[in-house]
Amino acid sequence: MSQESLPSGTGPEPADALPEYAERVLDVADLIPPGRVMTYGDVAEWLGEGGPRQVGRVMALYGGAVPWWRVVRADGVLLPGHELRALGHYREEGTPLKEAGRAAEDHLPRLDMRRARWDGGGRAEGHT
DNA sequence: AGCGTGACGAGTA
DNA sequence: ATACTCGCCACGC
Repeated sequence: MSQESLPSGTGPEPADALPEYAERVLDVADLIPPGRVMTYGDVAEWLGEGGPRQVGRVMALYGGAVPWWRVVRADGVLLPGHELRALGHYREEGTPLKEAGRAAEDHLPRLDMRRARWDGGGRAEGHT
């Protein structure tokens, strides 16, 4: 413990350690209660850093470690490639969904962001 | 060093 | 309602 003149070790950083920002994002995602969702933009704003795209990237890379289906797009569209998987979770948690219109192509419902959106517990959530 | 990328978001046509 | 554009910022190469 005397020679800390490491060639490249500016600090303890195991290869399995996630980027700090990513770790924060995952932490927030894990805070979202069942039956509610948070948008990428909201997570970013809640963190006070990064943007919706950064949150999305983190979820794409490490989302498997958290309830990824609770982090959604602002428009309420189900995650492409995982629609049915996410839909199963929403129905299981009772997340407010909005039935699709007459468009036969999109028979899949979308999230009712008006009711499903969670503010992160920072303030009183929208009552009735 | 810099550049391109993206599970986005809001605005415009 | 859809299609397209621009801006956003962390991260890998």
